[in-house]
Amino acid sequence: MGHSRAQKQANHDRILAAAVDLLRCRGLEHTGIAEVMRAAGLTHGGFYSHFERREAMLEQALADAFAADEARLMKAVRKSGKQQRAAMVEAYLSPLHRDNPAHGCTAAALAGDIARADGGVRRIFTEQLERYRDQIAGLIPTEPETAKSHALFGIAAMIGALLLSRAVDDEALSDDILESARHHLTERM
Amino acid sequence: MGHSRAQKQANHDRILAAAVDLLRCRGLEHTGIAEVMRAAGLTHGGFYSHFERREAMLEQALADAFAADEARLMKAVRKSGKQQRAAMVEAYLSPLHRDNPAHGCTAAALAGDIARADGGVRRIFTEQLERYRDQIAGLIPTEPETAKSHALFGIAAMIGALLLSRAVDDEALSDDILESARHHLTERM
DNA sequence: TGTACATCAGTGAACGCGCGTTCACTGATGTAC
DNA sequence: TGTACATCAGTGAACGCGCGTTCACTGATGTAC
Repeated sequence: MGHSRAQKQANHDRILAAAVDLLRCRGLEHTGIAEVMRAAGLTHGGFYSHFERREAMLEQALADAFAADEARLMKAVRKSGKQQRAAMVEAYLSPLHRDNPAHGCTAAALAGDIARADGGVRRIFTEQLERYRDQIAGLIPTEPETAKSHALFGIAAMIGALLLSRAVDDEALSDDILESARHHLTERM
Repeated sequence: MGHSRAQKQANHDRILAAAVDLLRCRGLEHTGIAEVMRAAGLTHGGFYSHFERREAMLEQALADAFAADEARLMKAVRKSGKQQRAAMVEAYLSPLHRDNPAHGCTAAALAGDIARADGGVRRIFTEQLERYRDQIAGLIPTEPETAKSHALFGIAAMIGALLLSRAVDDEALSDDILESARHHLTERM
């Protein structure tokens, strides 16, 4: 076949974009090379001219996924003005977010997987969580250590609620979970 | 070889006990037949005189795991008297619980997996979550619907905090996560 | 600027491995007489 | 109660399948002259 360098870069980007989507939907362990390459419109054999091994792609895709999540968060928060935290909570705990994991929070989608993973992937996750903590703490007008504690709790509660709302088989219960978290986090945080 | 019926029942119990432990440590997808049977002191070929297929074992093990968790919760709550909720929160969000998933909360260990699973396993999870909600709501002295909402939020926050504390690579941060959740849930719930 | 050649992104077959599952076999258990 | 037989829990080899990875090959791209 033969392809230009611009082509290769474009393919590389498509592979990573496909990996990000699949990562959030299927998790770390079920993001397979063949499926990623197929989603990028290529065959699996070409994978290794883009990455040394599967793990390298997963780490890069995870970093990309987090970067995209964070950009989205920052943009939403910038727009929403004064009621920043409430707007963030509403958006995060919306049925729309629950029902669209492919474009949703990567930390929630992968928290369980990461707890069982090792090495690079855990480090990337940890650093991202610290960034989230600090950014959300920045929205809370109290002494920094208190703000960090509030932020950590809010993140844990939001991720927990989103996860449970996705795990549950009963839509009414799923809505109740989101609603209860929205209520308690906007009232009190 | 040949074994008595009592032997078979004992082996069956050992297989399920092994499956419960592995389920909580490795998750649904990485609980393999060979490893379960090895942990039970048997060879993998004998598996199918105990279960029709892997999925059947997973469902039974999940039900058993939840039953054990619930019994443990009820016992702890019964003992702890007046400060029931606080004691429950303290125990759930302890480093001890974080560091011992094999004997810890199955819902937290599997929430991520369950969100991607289907059929029987999701139904079992959903029913268990409803039971938890109702039992914890029973500890909250307010009008039932309010109590249920509090309970759902508390469960989501506890599971989220435990998950994050396990996913994170940095022990100080992990402790902070648990501490923030302990603080916010005992202060306010 | 045109031609000959080297490069290398992508293809598709193949390999090794682990997994769930099947199966012929075994021998102690439990039953029929 | 003792003996002959059927049962079936457990063994270990084998199978099919999907996966990550390797590899010989291809042909357009980019380079050297």
